[in-house]
Amino acid sequence: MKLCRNGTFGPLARKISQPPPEEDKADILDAEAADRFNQARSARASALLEDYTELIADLLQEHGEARITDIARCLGVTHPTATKAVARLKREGLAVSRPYRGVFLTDEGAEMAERVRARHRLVVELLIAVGVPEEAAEMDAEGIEHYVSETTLAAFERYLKDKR
Amino acid sequence: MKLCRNGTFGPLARKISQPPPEEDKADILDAEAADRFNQARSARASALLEDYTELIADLLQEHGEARITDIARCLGVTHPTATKAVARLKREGLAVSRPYRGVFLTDEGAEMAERVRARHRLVVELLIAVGVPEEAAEMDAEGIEHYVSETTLAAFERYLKDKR
DNA sequence: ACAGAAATGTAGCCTTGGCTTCATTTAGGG
DNA sequence: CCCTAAATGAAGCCAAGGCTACATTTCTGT
Repeated sequence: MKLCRNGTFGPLARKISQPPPEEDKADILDAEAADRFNQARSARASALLEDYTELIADLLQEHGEARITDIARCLGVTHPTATKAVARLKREGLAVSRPYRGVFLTDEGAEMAERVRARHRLVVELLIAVGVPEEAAEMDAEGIEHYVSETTLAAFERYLKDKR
Repeated sequence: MKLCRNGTFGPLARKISQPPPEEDKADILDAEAADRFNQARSARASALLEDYTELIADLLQEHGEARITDIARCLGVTHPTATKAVARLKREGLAVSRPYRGVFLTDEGAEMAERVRARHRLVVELLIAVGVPEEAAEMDAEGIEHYVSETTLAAFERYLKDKR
């Protein structure tokens, strides 16, 4: 987690008149820490969307259609939950659907699905490359993939290329 | 994401009377997929608790106390949000606190913090070891760490040891 | 062709984790 | 010693993402 905050010291020393530079430094560190968490939070927010998009793409590719029931079963949720999520996908312009007709992806949605899929593959490959058993790699990648930045992704790619 | 479901095929062929073995296989695959997602979901649920616990441990260690305001600032949230989270920590038996007095960890909480901290370090180290720039490693680890299983963690450890 | 089963939709409830706003307590400086 | 600023607490709002229960539509098999 790393450091964070240095200034205030309990009920006995709030806002000690320290050398201001010190305090600035602390604030910067705080800001950095907060930044990391905010980053993680926003990644968490898109995680669900990404999962749904990727799954819908898979279903479309394999079966030519993506039905609410199948989506729900694959994700291990009830169908109303899947319905709500799809509604959100539609709101965000990632998917389209008509009542009782299954779900399709917009261009934007398909693009996201492709990105997500590539990222997923890369994460799994890297995990396996460093010695994680395949099963665990698949399992953990499902959670990890949403938090891997472009920078890290690029590093993974380099690593895998060099290793081959 | 891998496969999932094979049975039903659109409005024209629901629950086709296929060879039951086929269907069983599909159900098992669905179950596996759903399992991965459920795993990820439950990890997501504990992620916040872990973040708070780890941060509180850090603050206690560095300053001898963990105050709501500091916690909130470090996590980049408002203080009522931190208060609520701490309430949840208390409910779960991870922390204790008295009004206006700052937060402390129970034995259980301290133990979790230690585990989380070790895991965090390991994840950062591994990322760096495969070539991720330190800054990105720190950033991404904050999200990734919550989804790394024991199995994967062990693999990371082996990898790092071998590499040294 | 139609009845029953399966899929989908809708409504409403719960918890989490954000937020703002306002009240209260504490601590420190004059 | 008290008065103000900072920290904390409490209440209430919102969206997301679960769920159950019930209504409606679509398919399928006889």
